[in-house]
Amino acid sequence: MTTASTGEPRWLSDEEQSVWRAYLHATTLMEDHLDRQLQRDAGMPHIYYGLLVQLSQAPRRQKRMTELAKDAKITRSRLSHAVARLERSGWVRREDCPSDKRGQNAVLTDEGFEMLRRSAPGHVDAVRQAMFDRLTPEQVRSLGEIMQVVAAGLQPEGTDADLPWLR
Amino acid sequence: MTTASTGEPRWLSDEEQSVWRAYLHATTLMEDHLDRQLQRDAGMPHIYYGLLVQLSQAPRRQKRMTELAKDAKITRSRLSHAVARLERSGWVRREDCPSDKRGQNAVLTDEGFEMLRRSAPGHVDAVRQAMFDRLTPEQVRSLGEIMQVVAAGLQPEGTDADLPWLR
DNA sequence: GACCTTTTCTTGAAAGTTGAACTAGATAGA
DNA sequence: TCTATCTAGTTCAACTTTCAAGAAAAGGTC
Repeated sequence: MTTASTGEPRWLSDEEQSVWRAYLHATTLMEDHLDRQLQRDAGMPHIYYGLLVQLSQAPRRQKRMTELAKDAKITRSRLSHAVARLERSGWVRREDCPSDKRGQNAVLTDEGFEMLRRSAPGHVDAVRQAMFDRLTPEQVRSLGEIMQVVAAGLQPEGTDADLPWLR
Repeated sequence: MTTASTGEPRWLSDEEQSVWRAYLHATTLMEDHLDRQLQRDAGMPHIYYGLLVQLSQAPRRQKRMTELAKDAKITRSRLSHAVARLERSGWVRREDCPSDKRGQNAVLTDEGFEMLRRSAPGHVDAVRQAMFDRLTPEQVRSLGEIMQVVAAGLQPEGTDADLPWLR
């Protein structure tokens, strides 16, 4: 169905199927968990929160739109809408980029930073409770390795390197 | 911020932060990957595909709406919309439940089953390529255990057992 | 400079999701 | 039976995401 596979499809083994189901199950519940927690405590979905975190860690608490989109792994279009919303909420401000007149910088406002400071403990708590408090140090290390491998494999990386990093 | 935490927030260690970033990164890319693959090859998002798979494995290729929602970990509302869409596409049909006049059964149509049969190999391929072909058997086993633990921890389970499984 | 291509970001419409409100049928107690 | 409550599923409005254009500036190349 994809490329160049002529023979029998290589179905998943019983164990693989079970792991795959567990993966889907866990990641779905986790995403719901975080979305609900942040919607409740910060009034925004998880992905928006992630954008603010990115900004808070950037040099002058600001980033070019494209760079932010790239780091957050979302399309520019989606980011445009998201920043518009965050701007309406007062957490982010747009500024023209001095060096490139096409460019925009998304800047975390003081209110945004303050909101982040307030909600960070609760968020860390939720993450801990859902994941790190339940895993052995051994498992945490292993999970890290596995996720690195998977992420690397899915990265648009390498050969067609000049693609816009996503589709 | 959540309940009953009086002291200092327990921030994540450097390793935990790095694992958490890798987790978010990998799961985001994976979801995008599958959504794109299935949108292309089956004309629907990953979650809709999952609904059809559930139906295909159910006794008479049908399930009560609530049960389907529960198994797929989505709200009834979302399922209503999803089934309406799948009905329009011809993959699913609704039938009144004989034993409970409030109830509806979502039934996988022959066309739906056929579509599933056609797109399954490509989907398995995508999953393999993204995950199983990159991990050692050791890692696969470990991932399974970890995801089990995380999922179990997030399950609405236990104490408030009569909650509608989600919020 | 004139021309073409690329990059940056936005927009608008369609599709999907959410949470609350709502209808109809089931259930249980007096 | 009458009433209150619960459950199944849908619907609406607000919001988010996607996809396909599109406007504006930047970067070649001649």
